[in-house]
Amino acid sequence: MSRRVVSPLDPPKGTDAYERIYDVVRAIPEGRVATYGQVAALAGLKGHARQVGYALHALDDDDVPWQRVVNAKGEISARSDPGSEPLQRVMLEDEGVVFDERGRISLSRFRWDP
DNA sequence: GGTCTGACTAGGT
DNA sequence: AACCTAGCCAGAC
Repeated sequence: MSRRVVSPLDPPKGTDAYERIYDVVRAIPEGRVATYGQVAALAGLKGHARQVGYALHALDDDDVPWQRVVNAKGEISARSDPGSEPLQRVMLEDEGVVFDERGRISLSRFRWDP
């Protein structure tokens, strides 16, 4: 698994937690989204939603559809690198995900229900 | 070890 | 529905 190393959000290289997170994200179908908390729970890391965010931040792997992970409000979370926010939106729209006028996704319509 | 930070969340106002 | 707060946890220094 390739990663980009970005302090202070470096992945814990000695654990497999991030690999489990990536596995879950890879399972999200095209055109659907999941929340950080949902991914954490499915990865066996219930309550570690922030870890999911860090894992995705550290990610540098085209295999992982990171754009399908959004926050509990159905919006794209702000991050240290603001450039990827509009990119995420475009990628999701290309998959058929619809944003409302406030830039939010209807989780009742697009949330992945595994 | 204490402190600070961050792609988070749930609950109260 | 928007805003605020406390709780959360692993890493870096």
